[in-house]
Amino acid sequence: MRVPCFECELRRCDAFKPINDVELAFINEMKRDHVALRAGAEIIAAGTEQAELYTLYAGWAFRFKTLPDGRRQILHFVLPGDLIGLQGAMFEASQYGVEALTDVEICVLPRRKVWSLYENMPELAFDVTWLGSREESIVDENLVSAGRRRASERIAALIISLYKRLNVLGLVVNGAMPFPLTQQHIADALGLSLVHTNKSLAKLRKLGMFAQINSTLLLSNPKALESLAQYFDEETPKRPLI
Amino acid sequence: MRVPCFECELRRCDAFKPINDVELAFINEMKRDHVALRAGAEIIAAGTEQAELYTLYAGWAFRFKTLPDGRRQILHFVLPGDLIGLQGAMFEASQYGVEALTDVEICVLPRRKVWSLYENMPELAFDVTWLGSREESIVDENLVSAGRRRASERIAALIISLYKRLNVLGLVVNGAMPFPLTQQHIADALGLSLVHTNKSLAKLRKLGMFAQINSTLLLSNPKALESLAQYFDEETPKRPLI
DNA sequence: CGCTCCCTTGAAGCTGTTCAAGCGATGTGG
DNA sequence: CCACATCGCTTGAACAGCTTCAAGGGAGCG
Repeated sequence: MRVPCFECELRRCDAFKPINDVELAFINEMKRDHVALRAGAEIIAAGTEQAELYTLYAGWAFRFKTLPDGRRQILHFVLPGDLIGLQGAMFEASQYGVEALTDVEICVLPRRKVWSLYENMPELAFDVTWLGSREESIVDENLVSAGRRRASERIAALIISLYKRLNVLGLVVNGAMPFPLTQQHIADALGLSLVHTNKSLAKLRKLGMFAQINSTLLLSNPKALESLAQYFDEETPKRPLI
Repeated sequence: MRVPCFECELRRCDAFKPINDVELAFINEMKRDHVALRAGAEIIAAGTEQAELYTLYAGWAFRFKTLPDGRRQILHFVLPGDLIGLQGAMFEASQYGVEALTDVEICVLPRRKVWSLYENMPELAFDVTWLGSREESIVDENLVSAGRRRASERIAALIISLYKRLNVLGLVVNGAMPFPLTQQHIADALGLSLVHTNKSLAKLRKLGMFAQINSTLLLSNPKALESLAQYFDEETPKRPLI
């Protein structure tokens, strides 16, 4: 199961910026394990001391917070190449949980070694900060959705943002993107009820904004969705991978 | 106007973790300027190339995004000791704006020098990442509010979180905290209309949750607000200051 | 004195929630 | 192999929370 970083499939993707051999060797040294988990598995449990940092190697996950009375808010969706658990590595216990949305594979980076990265590999340390900032910018945009967009705009914004993130990863083929979210996930991410999410989705489908077959979503006209959502952020062409 | 970091008033506060002389000298070397701005001034303009990173020395600010049609979402409020513009320092242009809410004083750290910090001062580099993660955790909680709490719960959550942040800074005296927000700011931060914000505020006041005099807010019973909001996160006792 | 800014209040109406019920696909144990 | 449970999606109907529209009032300032 172990995948050496030298043979990392993910890194071949254009989305990631090139890396030199020393840094790659260092990352390979840091990587303690490569773990496969089933959909629904808990990657990080809320409120627990957290020893590890992860990179999502394959599959989808999501980060969420739950109120004591059970209401759940999904904070953002995690796609391949994204870091998992940075906040948890900074503070004692993480305030949030992370759950596998599909079957996933994750690279395990022990928390202690992350510190050695700051001491020895400033470029990579900077990359960690960069990835943290990028994650925040995604949460920012979700907050704009929940706070200021109406239901169908929220859905449009979610879809177009996932589309752009998947696109740079090379996961969109002819406007078709993988889409494993249930309507409950969408509702929890956007601050909507399940019923209203269903009706708004149906409305957008009837408008011809997209089509869904099984777990793929077909986007004929991304620009239309973009302007419906008023979502114009672009993914950076080159990003770090740790 | 220039304040050497050795004489930093802010750093005397217990909230900040101790620092050694070498690091302090380095920060002092990094600090290019100390600027005072009036309430309403633009600290960072959305969509522009951004050369600087700032630390808020005194006063309040807020970070926000605006949709093309004018709807505005406040992402989080910036209090003394918080970093301003980290995302902007990572990417080419910042997606958001930052505005002074009250008169403010800010320390100016040139973007280039931030990189030298990663090369020379790993501990401080780690602190930058830490501060970024903490900012994200605040945005997380705001997203939970906008997505899953009802109007008066949102207001309660906002007030209690500001209370806790101000408290560790020593800015709460006998349950009285500075509160310079207008109802429009609150509405924009919580994803509510101005009218409904006003009515929900009045309701909470009548319930005896707090009282307002001029720009001060009196909290007799923080615990009551806390459980109304279902907001139980605690501020870390010791945080870095750069 | 008049302007602006912020707060306040009432009323009407819409967007989204909650409750309720049903359907098809998938999976499982008897 | 069928009965049964589960899961995700769908739809209708009633209701509520919040928005929008409208108007007015008080404090501060030039």
